[in-house]
Amino acid sequence: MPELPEVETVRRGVDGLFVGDTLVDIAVSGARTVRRHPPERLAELRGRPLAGTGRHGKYLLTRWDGGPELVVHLRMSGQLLAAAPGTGLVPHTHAVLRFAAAGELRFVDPRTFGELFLAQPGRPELGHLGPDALAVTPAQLSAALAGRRAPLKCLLVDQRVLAGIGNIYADEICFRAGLRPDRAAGSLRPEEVATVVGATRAVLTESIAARGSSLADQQYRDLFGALGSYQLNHRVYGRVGLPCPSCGQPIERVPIGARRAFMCASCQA
DNA sequence: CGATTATCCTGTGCGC
DNA sequence: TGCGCACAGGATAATC
Repeated sequence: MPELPEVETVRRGVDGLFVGDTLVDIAVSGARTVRRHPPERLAELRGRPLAGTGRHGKYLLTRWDGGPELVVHLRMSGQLLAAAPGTGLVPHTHAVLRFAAAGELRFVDPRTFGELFLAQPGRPELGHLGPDALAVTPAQLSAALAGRRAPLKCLLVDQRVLAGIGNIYADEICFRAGLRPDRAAGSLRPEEVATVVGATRAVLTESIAARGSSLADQQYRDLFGALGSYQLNHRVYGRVGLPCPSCGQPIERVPIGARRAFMCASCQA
């Protein structure tokens, strides 16, 4: 669920509510939430003020005065929620960060694919990621797609190529760029690659302004439990059989590898 | 390289 | 109403 716009919306919430506040306690339950290192290491953050936040792709970064970075990845079903201390924990709450003034920041994740970890200096754990999708340049994307026969969509969701795009936004970006998701990535002309970069910026920026996409299950919510609204602007994702907003032809769902993509066959070439 | 499959989990929505 | 099954935003590894 959470792709770049959703993670960015959550990051802004964390930034506004908790930066400058001091972490009093951090408690983790369950073996899977912190699995890259001993969970006890999180105690290194106790007593430290939150200095700032960052994001690379779908990874949310938190920086602490004099301490290591705490990285959060929501994967499929993770949520970060602000809560008043002592209020009831919703099911699948796996971590609670209690701050001195602003209350608690809670990590909730039914499917437990998400994780928290302290990054090593220089963040080698994120070294495999390509450039952030909001910052990528046409030259970078051209170089990454050159010679590749894989479908464009497969590379757009490959975090080593471009960090931050998932299933929803890949389809929306391909539609916005007027390109079929199953086009061989290496067959794009330079101006088409530039169009993809422009479509990526446009779609992601618009979605961030709408506070992300919440699908039918309403799993994605921001820090305050509010839903995003960009799903109302999806042109193709989830709209199989409905008329294309551009030409009126029905949206199709086509197989791409093991997954599927939503697209308009008459608008995307 | 690429494509295919499996895996980690829970929740839901559907068909019967 | 209840049951079983397919499927879901992600990432990664293994295999051919």
